Amino acid sequence: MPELPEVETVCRGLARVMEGRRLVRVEARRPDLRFPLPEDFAARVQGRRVERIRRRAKYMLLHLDDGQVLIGHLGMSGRMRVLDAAGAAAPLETHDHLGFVTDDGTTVWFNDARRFGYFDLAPADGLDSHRFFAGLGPEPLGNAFSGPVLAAALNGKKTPIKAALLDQRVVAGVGNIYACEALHRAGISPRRLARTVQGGRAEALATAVRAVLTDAIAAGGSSLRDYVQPDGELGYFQHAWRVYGREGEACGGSDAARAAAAASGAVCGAPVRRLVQSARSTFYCGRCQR
DNA sequence: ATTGGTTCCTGCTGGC
DNA sequence: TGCCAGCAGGAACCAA
Repeated sequence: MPELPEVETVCRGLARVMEGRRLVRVEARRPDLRFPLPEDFAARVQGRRVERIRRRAKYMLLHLDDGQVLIGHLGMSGRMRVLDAAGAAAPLETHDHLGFVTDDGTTVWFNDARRFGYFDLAPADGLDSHRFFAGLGPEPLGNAFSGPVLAAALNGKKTPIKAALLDQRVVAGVGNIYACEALHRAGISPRRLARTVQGGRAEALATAVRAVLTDAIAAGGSSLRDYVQPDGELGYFQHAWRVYGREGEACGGSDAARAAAAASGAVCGAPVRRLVQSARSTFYCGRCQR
């Protein structure tokens, strides 16, 4: 599932093939995505030049030359398939919903089995007030995110810290996987009340969030040749998850525990446990995380 | 104002 | 072997 690091990788890959290119053909094969496509979507995008592609939270932002921004979210199962001019005649795949053909013959398909993904068009001017972005917290990799900023956002919150990390108003773009991973690195229990994550704990958590996302982006960048896999799929890569999806496996230790283990030679080894919070799985170590 | 529950969708998995 | 219930989950939206 695409999380922030994958979206970042997808945006970089799309920038390579789409920035500066005119979209000579746009096809909307299915308008009924998570949210309905705006009226005349294809007609409003076709003929426009892509000036710049960037990411905000888990959104892809394609700035067009008429002042509009093409906003895309991959949801859970969304992919961007890139076909060069030689591969443009390749057959459609099931769930190819939106197609973009550039003026050098590259075709990009938005493919999404579950249709949790969605696209929208909005003026670049005032984009921050768009319903998707209004109220969104700071970018975890930006300068506006820090221990004190996180502590302030968590102050007074009665929800578990795991749920708070998933709240996009606290910090933008952290999903289930990286919330688990960051809490593990920071040695903080997912059940701990958010308001008790202050001072040094908030500092450690902010550092962990930043580190886990940075590591994942680096892994994606280094494991993908030109960000395009052989099948044309953009932006997925293998992760080195320490707890996520590893129920019952031995814990390798939080960052602090790992540092201590370097001296003592001992790693944690306790089994990774799973619990359900806000109707989704949390993986954690009961020994390392308090 | 917060917080928790519901909803969208379909591919995959595990149990029988 | 085949069937199907249950699960996965981002985040907007709604209800309490």
